[in-house]
Amino acid sequence: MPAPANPLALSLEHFMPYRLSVLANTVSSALAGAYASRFGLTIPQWRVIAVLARVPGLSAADVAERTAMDKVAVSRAVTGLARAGRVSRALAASDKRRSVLSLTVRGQAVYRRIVPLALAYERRLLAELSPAEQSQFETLLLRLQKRSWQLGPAREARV
Amino acid sequence: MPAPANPLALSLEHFMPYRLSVLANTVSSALAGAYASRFGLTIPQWRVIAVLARVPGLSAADVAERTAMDKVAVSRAVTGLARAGRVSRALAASDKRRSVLSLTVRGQAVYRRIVPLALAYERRLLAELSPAEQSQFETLLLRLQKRSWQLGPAREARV
DNA sequence: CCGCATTAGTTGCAATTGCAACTATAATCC
DNA sequence: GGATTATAGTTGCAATTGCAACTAATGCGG
Repeated sequence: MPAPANPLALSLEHFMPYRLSVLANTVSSALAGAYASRFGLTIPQWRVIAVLARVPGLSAADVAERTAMDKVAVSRAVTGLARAGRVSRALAASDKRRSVLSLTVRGQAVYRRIVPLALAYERRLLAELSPAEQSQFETLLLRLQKRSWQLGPAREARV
Repeated sequence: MPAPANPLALSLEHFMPYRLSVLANTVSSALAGAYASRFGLTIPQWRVIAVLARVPGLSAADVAERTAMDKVAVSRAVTGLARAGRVSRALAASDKRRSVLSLTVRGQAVYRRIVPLALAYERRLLAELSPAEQSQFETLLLRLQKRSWQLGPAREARV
């Protein structure tokens, strides 16, 4: 391994944004691999289902907010789910622009079949950590989440 | 907020894979926003540069391994970088299939200009945590990374 | 009320990505 | 040493995604 000779060292392996990205990717695609093939669901679709299972009647914009997806992604996910008969789409009486989304019985069935898979995977992942470490990790993660949100786009250090 | 009435509760906000994905995404796109516009770099290209800056002379496969990207992504990133005169590409004498990649002077210049931006962003993100918490977080993250790698694709719980 | 700005959601198009097929070189086995 | 198998990297094609433009419905100021 040749010695690096740079004034400012940045090694990818220790760069937090990179590490987060790799872990999130590994985890997401492991999970997606499980339910994509089994249920014909994409990640956005799975997210929509997960949200609607707990809070039926949301609008597309509500779903977008809760899933951190953009409205286009939600629109397409919902279209696919509706076509498969997994969500129902109606117009709100009070505001005919808004849609009112809910899981159909079939959608609920899919949800009930995926949840155990998802939770089992999460459980096996977190089994790496002791309960104390888990809650520690969750706390730190939450704080970083808030912070990253405050920071917004990386600005110039000062120019 | 309607009360959820599901046997197995899975709320997205508390689902670790989801939270990891959201954080990683926020962070990555904040950073990408900074160097994409300023330097015309994609995330894969930035990763290639970061690796080659520290270890010149790697092959494309080496880069793929170190960046957790697949070989196609590396190939295209390198093509773009080579066209922009930021990396040089040669064939290894001993094995004419392998390429020997290095940053050109211009590539090094780009690297030196991005590093401070990237490190500054990371510093501001991690400033949320005390030094002790930072190292705690890094340790836990590393363990989860290993674990997720061992787990591989999410298998059926047992069927 | 009537125009003007806003908001919800969809669609089109261009860029990105992922996977499989392909080319070229190298290693292996008989 | 010649056929077979494996490896490095590229390319083509199809699917995903992101952004901007668009439609439809609502709200608001005069």
